[in-house]
Amino acid sequence: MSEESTKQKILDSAGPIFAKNGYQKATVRDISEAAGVNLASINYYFGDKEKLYTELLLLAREKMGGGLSFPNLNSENSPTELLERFVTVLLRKLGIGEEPDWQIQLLVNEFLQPSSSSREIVEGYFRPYFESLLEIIDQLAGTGLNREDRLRLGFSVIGQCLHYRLAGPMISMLAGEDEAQGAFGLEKISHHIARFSIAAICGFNKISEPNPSGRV
Amino acid sequence: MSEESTKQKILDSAGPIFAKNGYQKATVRDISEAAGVNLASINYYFGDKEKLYTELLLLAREKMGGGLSFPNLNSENSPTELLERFVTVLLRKLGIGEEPDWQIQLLVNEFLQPSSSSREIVEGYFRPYFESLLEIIDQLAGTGLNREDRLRLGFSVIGQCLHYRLAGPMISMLAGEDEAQGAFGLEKISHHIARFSIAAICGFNKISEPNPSGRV
DNA sequence: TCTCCTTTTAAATAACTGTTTCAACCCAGC
DNA sequence: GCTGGGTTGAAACAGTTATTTAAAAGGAGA
Repeated sequence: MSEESTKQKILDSAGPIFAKNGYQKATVRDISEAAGVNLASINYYFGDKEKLYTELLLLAREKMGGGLSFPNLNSENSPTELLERFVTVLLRKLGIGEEPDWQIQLLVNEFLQPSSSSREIVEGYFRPYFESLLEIIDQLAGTGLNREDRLRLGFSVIGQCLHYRLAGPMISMLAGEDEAQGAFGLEKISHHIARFSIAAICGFNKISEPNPSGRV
Repeated sequence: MSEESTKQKILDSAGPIFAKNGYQKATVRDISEAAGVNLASINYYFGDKEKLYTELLLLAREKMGGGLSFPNLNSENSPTELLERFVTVLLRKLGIGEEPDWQIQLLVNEFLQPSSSSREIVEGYFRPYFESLLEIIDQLAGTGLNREDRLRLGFSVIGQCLHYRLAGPMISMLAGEDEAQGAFGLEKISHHIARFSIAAICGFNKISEPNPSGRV
């Protein structure tokens, strides 16, 4: 049990530290200290710092996969409901409106500075979600959606969501700290993105070119 | 002249190295070696590593500010034209569709992991652009736009644009390398984002709540 | 109690970091 | 030619890093 305990203490402490500081700035000394274990324990149980990190990445991916489930496309819900639910779930997974889990931060860091395991994460974890989003978009947009537009529509939705995770500090600065608290809670953001995207997707085919005459 | 040369060689070499590796991973030894100057020259000319970095940030901001100018809001152009032009200019500044300059990478890194000088960059450089975007949105949306919605509309446009700079690798993986080349060139992206956003903004007030009945 | 194996501990190691030192160098101005 | 300022060079410094070592401690089985 002592072995389990020590190893687990390392994992528990290392996750937040890697997430907060990144791989480089996180030191094994900080981790061992935070875990209340001896410095050598990390190498004893995990081999080296990098193996500890990859084990945490694996745990992060497992954790992210479970928990919140995306809407069932075969349900009788309307496409607009499905999209709003999709956005809400994605934002919640991204940890918007709450202190983000270290698991999410770890995966997001992998996106931004892609390493060897990024491809695996995208293929195994993110692609299924993205495909289900595209199916919702199909239902919303109706017929006549070409392949490229379909992808770009998906990225327009994803991009809005990710923005609130990635550009959080910038948003606070531009909106002001006080306003950022009120106007950018989870519900308000997800409602906004859903409304914005539904209006866009439904109106998409009506505007083949931006209309030079002004209002549409 | 030799002084100019050495200092300039340091600046030229340090920019890409900081951009690529981030502040922590970039070492003064790497920089001095790449510049072909002595290790001590960096401290001789810049005081320390951090002062070199902030000087590079300043240069990056100057470079980004000049060159492409955002549309003049007082012109006789229609709001839709203005928005498309805004998006195009922003994407070009972000270096979409070309190999990104180190200057851009440096500023983007500041967004993602804000340091002490981030606030200055946002206030001095980004806020004016953001405000002009909000004015374009005002013209597109017409009356009755509350303060919070106005901000969120702005971030929906910005978020879509930034997504192509931040999530480039993920996009390539999800869309496939071949398709990413074709479907995500500068013109196609900017045209898409403009079209998507115009449809969304113009249709925004028509959907107070996502409509449960399906198509709108 | 003795033994064997796993685990923990503290210390040492070697590599790497930013920074400093100080002698050597260059090159105008006298 | 010499002098003195600014500049360069190689080495050393002090601090931190991940990693390794070897001894100590613990704990179960005989």
